[in-house]
Amino acid sequence: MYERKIPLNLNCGLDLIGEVLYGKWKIRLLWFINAGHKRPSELQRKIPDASRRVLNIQLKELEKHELVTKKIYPVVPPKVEYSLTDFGKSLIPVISMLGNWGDENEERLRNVILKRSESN
Amino acid sequence: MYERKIPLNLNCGLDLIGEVLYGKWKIRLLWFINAGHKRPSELQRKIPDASRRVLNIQLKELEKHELVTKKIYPVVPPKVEYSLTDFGKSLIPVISMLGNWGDENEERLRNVILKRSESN
DNA sequence: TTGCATACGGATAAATTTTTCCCCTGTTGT
DNA sequence: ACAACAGGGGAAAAATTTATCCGTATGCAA
Repeated sequence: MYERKIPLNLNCGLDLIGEVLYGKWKIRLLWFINAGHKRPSELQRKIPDASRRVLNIQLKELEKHELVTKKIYPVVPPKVEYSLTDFGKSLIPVISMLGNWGDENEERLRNVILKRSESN
Repeated sequence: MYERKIPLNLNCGLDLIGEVLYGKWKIRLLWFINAGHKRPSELQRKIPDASRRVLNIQLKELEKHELVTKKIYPVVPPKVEYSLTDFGKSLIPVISMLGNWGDENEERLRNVILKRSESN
């Protein structure tokens, strides 16, 4: 694993939630797992822009942070299922709120994100 | 400015809000500006771990995204004040919710973030 | 026997973000 | 004349995250 050189800040609630939610695909992983897409291959299909590798890595972090649990079925071909823990479920309303704000302001956001600033 | 090589995803609300909120210090900038700390030097004091440079850069992005406005007073020594736009203000409840979730789960989060996984 | 589906993970490269370093503006006070 | 204050920004380095490539394993179907 990567060894941090700049120490973490964990001063306030925002730092703490940031630490578990940062990661390009984590929020989506939580979202889709909550929606019932539990198997790695399903998640990969749902999030085709992410490399399979990063999804594994980020799932492992979510597991470390106790937001999801992983269940491995001893069958062949291998079967794995992720589920949200109660802790993870408590994040769903937060994620909803983020998504809703984005949806409500979709057009405006698209505009400001895509417009080129004076310089670039 | 940096020219992206991997195209943005702007499929859903989560992508969109992510685009304007990602950036190590942006949420805090919005938060402190909302709390009345408007001048660059104040913000730097409030967020001492960020380099002055990044704060400028991220403030400029927030401005581009119409979440803050910048007012330059033609005085000497120079005075600048940032304020939230209405659009920016509409994010405050979202940010509150993030911070609250973090605060409510502070102890647990600290634990899971700092624990070392089996490997590292 | 080759190929496929399912899942895991190491090593390394590439992309992206953040930091560091240094310099610039103009006026006021010493 | 010169340092100090308040704000900006270019260039390059460092830090961090994500992607690419490859190899592991199992049992079943063609």
